[in-house]
Amino acid sequence: MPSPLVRKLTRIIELQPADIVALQSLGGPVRRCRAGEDLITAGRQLRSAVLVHEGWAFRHRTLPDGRRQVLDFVLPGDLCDPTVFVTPRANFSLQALTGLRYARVPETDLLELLQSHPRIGAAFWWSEAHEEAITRAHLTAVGRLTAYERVAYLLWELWIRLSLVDLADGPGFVLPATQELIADAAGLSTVHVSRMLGRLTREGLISRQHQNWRILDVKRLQRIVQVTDGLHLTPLPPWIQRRLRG
Amino acid sequence: MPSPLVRKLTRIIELQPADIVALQSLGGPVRRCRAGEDLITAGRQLRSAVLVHEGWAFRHRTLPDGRRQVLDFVLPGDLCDPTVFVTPRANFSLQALTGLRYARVPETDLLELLQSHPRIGAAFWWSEAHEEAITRAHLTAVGRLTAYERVAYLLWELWIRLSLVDLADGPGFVLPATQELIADAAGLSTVHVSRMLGRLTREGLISRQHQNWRILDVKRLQRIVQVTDGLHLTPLPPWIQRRLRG
DNA sequence: CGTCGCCTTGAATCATGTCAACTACAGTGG
DNA sequence: CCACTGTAGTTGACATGATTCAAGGCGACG
Repeated sequence: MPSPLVRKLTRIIELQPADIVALQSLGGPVRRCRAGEDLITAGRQLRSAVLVHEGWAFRHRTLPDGRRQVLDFVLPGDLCDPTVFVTPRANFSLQALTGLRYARVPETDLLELLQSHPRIGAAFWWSEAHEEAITRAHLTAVGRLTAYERVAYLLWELWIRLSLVDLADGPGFVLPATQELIADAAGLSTVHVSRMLGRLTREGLISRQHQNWRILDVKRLQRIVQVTDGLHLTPLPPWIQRRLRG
Repeated sequence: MPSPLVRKLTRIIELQPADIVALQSLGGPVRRCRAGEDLITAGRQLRSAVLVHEGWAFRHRTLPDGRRQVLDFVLPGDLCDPTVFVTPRANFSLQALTGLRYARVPETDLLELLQSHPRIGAAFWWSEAHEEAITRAHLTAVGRLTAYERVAYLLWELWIRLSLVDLADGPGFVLPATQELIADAAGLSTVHVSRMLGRLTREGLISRQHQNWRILDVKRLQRIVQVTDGLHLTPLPPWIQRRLRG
């Protein structure tokens, strides 16, 4: 059974068996941690990336006075962050949102992998680009959408991203985040998030009970969100794949 | 006289003469364009990166209904964007803010450079990481700072970034952006940006006449901004440099 | 001298935040 | 089994920060 990372990368580039082996063994022993634990701490030296096998984490920046911005959610198959080996100090924190199964990838291993497996290197470039696209969409949402639209955006983003790694069940998905976390991602207060979720529910766009959420009206939600481009996966252009094969 | 790109990269990695030659000739003929021209258009196919030699540009995402978010400013020495060769369609637009001297770098050239000059490859990874750090700081500012703080943040960011490529004159710098653009970067209305700039000026934090701006009180401004980490350049760790030399 | 783009300022309005009370529910220990 | 406790979510009343609208200033330029 392929790991979520392999599942994600095979969607965008044709990996050889050797590549898959290298990816499966990436990061050595599986570790576990509980919800709430910090995996990376802002300002601290950083010598390994974190590869999430199972569970959710999130990156955030917290200001000296306590205000917190959730930068993005780290889902199974995500590597946080492939650029470790060039950034000596973390400028964000990574915290487990649920219990986690994960692995630590030492910077040397990562660098070696990039050099010895060009297809994986390309896939990681791609992956970086994808994350940047997500962050830019997020920034646009936070900067230019209303509260109502922003909350809709976040649900949309998470639903799409979960779908990409087969973790959504059609229109339904499990969302382990509290409204406080959603608020910190959207740049809103928790109270207002509650109101906006109520409105989205009342208007028949979503439904939710406990952590089980469902998109009821994809078209209408997409129209509200507006910022929908750049989140989907597109395979690497064939000419690059050909060149990397040689 | 080294190009801004070479100047930036030599700060973080020790380049060999061959690397510098390769960088200097990157992107072929110098082109020019006028302020306001689009260099990259969202949704369109993308086959070359843009290397800015002189002048300012900015990336933005514009919503169907016209609302616009400025994602970041592209300064001399910036390459937008090194991940072209993995993203078939642009999910942002790039527009010239001033008249520009620039070059287009075809995706094949870029890929070749990355493969044949490992030091430059590493420097580009570094550069990507730096840009991501800037974007994350920007997101934090837009999501969690007040209007007053956000405007201060933007000035801070631009001043720091200009200093990194020797384009700031101590505490002074040239800022060719209109307040409308600053507003679209900060996620505010132009009117409110005007008010906040007035306040920053009145309180003795900055001064400005025409496009000449000056930071009058660095310490106090930094305290207001709060989001100040991750913008500075830190050289690549020596062990990587050593490994790349071999 | 007039026009245009950009900036500034005031007043009214609106969106979002804050505070506080209350509900629902899960966990815990009696 | 039932009170207690704590966390998460909801709702209303109110406060406030930011937007909008509208008027006017100011410099660049024809």
